[in-house]
Amino acid sequence: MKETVKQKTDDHIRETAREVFFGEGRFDATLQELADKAGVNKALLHYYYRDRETLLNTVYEEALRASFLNMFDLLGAEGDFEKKVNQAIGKLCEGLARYPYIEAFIVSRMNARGHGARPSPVKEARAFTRKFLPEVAAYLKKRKISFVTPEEFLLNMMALCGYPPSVLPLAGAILGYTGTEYRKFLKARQKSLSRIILLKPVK
Amino acid sequence: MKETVKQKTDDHIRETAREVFFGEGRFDATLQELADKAGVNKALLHYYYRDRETLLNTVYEEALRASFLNMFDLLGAEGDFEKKVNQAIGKLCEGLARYPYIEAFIVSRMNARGHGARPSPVKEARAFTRKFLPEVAAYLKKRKISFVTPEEFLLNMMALCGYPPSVLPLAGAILGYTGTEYRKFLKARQKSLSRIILLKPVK
DNA sequence: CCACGGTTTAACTAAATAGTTAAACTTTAA
DNA sequence: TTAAAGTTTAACTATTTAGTTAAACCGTGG
Repeated sequence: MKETVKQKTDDHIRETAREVFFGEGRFDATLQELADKAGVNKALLHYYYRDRETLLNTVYEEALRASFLNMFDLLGAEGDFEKKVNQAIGKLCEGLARYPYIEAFIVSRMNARGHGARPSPVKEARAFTRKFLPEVAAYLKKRKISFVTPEEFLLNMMALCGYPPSVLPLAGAILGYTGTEYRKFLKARQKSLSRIILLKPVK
Repeated sequence: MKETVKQKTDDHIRETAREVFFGEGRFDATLQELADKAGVNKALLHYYYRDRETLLNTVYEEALRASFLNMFDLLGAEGDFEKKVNQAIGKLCEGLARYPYIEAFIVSRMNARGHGARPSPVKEARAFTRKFLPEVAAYLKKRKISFVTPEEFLLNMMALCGYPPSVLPLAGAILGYTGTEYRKFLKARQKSLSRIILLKPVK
């Protein structure tokens, strides 16, 4: 089952789009910009994707898969709770190091005009939360922690992982880091993330 | 010093723009859409703001002030550390309840083409961190907490406050909340936020 | 009451980008 | 080797939105 030329080019186009949208946060990129970055001409973009909307929807769906459905699989699997969570944190951070703006892209699409035609992550998400949130509840109970709800736990986890990469230029400026320094800082931060998310005793 | 008609209309236009950009996350809103929502015609927008870029820059600068410089003032003031932080969390959440997408807007502008002409929050930010981060360090030392750096502390705070509102449609969908329910959930969450940010002992 | 600042109207131009087309060229695979 | 698939070129149209203009209109303070 060899990869066809068409598949390869298609991959390359989508990879470029991911890079621009999820990686650089250039949500206003034109097709021309995409074509240039891909090293092809815009006629080819139209050859592969009827129109801009189709291309955007395609990477939008990929974004949903890559960012959440993926995580749902990890957290929804069987196995030790803390271990699972740590794995998910790792995967999440890894993905976000590459594509810091992936979640912002999803949200911006959800807020863009004409949404409703596009898929929401609702169905898979509900199935996931129905399984996962009770596990969190059990974990919190065992740890005798009552000041956070399971929903908050999940949201805090998403926030602590997802926010920092997505505000790179802003947070970088505030902390006085260059882009590279900031990324390094985020990488180092992964160690402490787990403790905070899992509500480990301080000190 | 009565408010002139001009000032009033100007305020109203900017208020509308804030609502659309920071409140609804409609970053791709056209001038026509803004005019409609403001109940005026687009000629008037051009009468007040030479062009789209000028209007966007204006609200961009407002966004910087409203979201950060404001917070810097609170956290940069004298006074008990925990108290200050709690105040800042309150203010931050209050602002974000109204304008969930304000930070995303800032970042999207920073990533948009032609940035560089626009102001970054660098100067004020550096002055702030130079004062605030050592205070965090002192707090952590006093509490014998060594697994987070002051920079991480600040970033975690921003993340836990800033992320949840900014992903409303996504997180709402995942948790199965309507917009209104999600907002209520966020409001209730404020109680537990302080504990987590200040790294209070669990249980 | 009336002049001026503020606002609307509507028709217009300008610019940017999306999207199309056809022909020529190149690569791949049968 | 050759036909088909894939890609480029460049010129073109279509669409959307920005931005302009001039004339008419409205409301309020002097």
